[in-house]
Amino acid sequence: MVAQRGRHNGAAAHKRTRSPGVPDADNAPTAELPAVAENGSDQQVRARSIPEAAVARLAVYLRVLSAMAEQGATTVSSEELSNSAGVNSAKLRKDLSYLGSYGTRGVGYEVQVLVGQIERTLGLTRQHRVAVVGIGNLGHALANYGGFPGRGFPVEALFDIDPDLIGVPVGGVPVSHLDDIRQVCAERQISIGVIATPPAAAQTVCDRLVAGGVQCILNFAPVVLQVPEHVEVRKVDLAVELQILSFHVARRADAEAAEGPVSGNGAVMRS
Amino acid sequence: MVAQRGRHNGAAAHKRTRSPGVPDADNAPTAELPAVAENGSDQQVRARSIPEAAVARLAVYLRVLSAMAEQGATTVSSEELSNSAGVNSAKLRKDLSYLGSYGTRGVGYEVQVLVGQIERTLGLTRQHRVAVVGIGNLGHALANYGGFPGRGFPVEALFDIDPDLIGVPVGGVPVSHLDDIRQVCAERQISIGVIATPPAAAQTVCDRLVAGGVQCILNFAPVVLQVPEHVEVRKVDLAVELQILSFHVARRADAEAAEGPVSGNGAVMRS
DNA sequence: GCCGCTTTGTGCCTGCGTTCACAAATGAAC
DNA sequence: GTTCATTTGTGAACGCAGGCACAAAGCGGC
Repeated sequence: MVAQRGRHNGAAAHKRTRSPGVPDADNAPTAELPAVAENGSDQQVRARSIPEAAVARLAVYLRVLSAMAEQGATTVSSEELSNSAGVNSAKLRKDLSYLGSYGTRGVGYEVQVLVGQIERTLGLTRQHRVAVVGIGNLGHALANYGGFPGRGFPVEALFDIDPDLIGVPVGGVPVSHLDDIRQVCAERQISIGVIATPPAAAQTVCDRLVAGGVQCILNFAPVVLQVPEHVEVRKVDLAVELQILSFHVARRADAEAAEGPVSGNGAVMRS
Repeated sequence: MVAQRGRHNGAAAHKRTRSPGVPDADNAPTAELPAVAENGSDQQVRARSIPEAAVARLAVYLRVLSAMAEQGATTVSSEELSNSAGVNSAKLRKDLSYLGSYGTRGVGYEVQVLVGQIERTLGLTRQHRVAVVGIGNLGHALANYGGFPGRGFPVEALFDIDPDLIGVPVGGVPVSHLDDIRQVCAERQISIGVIATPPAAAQTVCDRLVAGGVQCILNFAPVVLQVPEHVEVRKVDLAVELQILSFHVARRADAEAAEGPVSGNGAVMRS
């Protein structure tokens, strides 16, 4: 291998497609499914695996498909669906192929079938009880989000440390004390914990959630959480998002300044 | 450069480190800077292009470094910093190398220098005025976030369609009407728009923000926005995040069921 | 001043995700 | 039944990003 990588045609042409914003996933540890491969132990299995990035997109497809179903559509082509979801159609087909072969060549996909398969794959056929910790501005908003967007994520527990809040119902669920996280989560079989506390409290809260049997954590606090191997963490960081945008503003401004202040044009014009 | 790199292979080892949750970025279009290599107007831009994923991590490093600086640290090693940020030390060094060479071999990095360089690169030396559209639960929370986490992102405008809200100050800024987005944004030189409206309104709001000169959009509404080439969009989608977590719960449950019901309990529990 | 220790900066390799392009499959037309 | 138009499913290529391991570069001790 190696050796001269001859030029393949194209040189690509840089599509510059504006990636419209699939939230994307982590660096894709490629989450695997079952396993089967009779291997021995914990060493990650081969088996079929769905890249995390694809999982994120599946969720988007699901939303688009649900909307289409409501409008009475019964079938869609990959072209159609990929346009609505803002991705390339080949990527979409590959993503769907992770679910199995549910399309009909020459025709497209049946909307209902696809919805069902995606829901099954994403585990949306079960309920996932959610706890929100930290009933400040954000936590309040999350608790009121109304059973959480879409189906299947009922908020079953709220926690805060403020004595004035304890017992007060928010969005129909009374607030419990931070100290009771472990017990309450275990009792109510919480599977997803949402951390909306100040950064200083986040790690402690996280530890308690884990102790209470929570398997997945959605973290809004700007800290890097330490968790045991078997717990899944996703992070939503407002400051980071803004700073990334800031970077793009700056980049663009620099580019403009370099390439010709004002529309005057003037020189340089590199590249 | 140079000769014979013997076999440093090692070739494997697969650490399988649990990526703890850098929010990560999109599929990294690797934003590039112009160039202007020579002609050092000042000490500016390195011309190099920084992968978007690296930009996201730089923001995390910045936070960690700020915390360290507050505690009086003056230097850090890549090992130290990478631990706190939850990444591999080699990756960290590579990320920092995009900024230029600001470390001292055998010693480490000067905290203050690093903070300064990251801030400069991320464009945090300028102010980025923010507008929040949709003052519901979430928008309210965002508006109250107190000038937004960290420095440099003052909320300068709020918008909603509810007549009862117009004129009411939230977090110190009075709410304007949706119809005035274009004008107000232009007047106040808003550079970042945050969309926290119901999905149905999001595209219209987005169009108005763009018309008002907004260059970057942070979208909390669960829709794929269509924007012109020059506008940058980042999406935060709660439903998607939850569904990804749901997927992991399901995956784990399946794996467990398949691989052998751990610790006694033989029921398979096929849903 | 030399040596050895520490830590950075980076070339190289590997693997993953995206994309292209095409064969296979299907339905419709005749 | 055969042919044609469509659209899926996927093998292969490509490029980026992550990670390892090492050379280069300072610092401190002797």
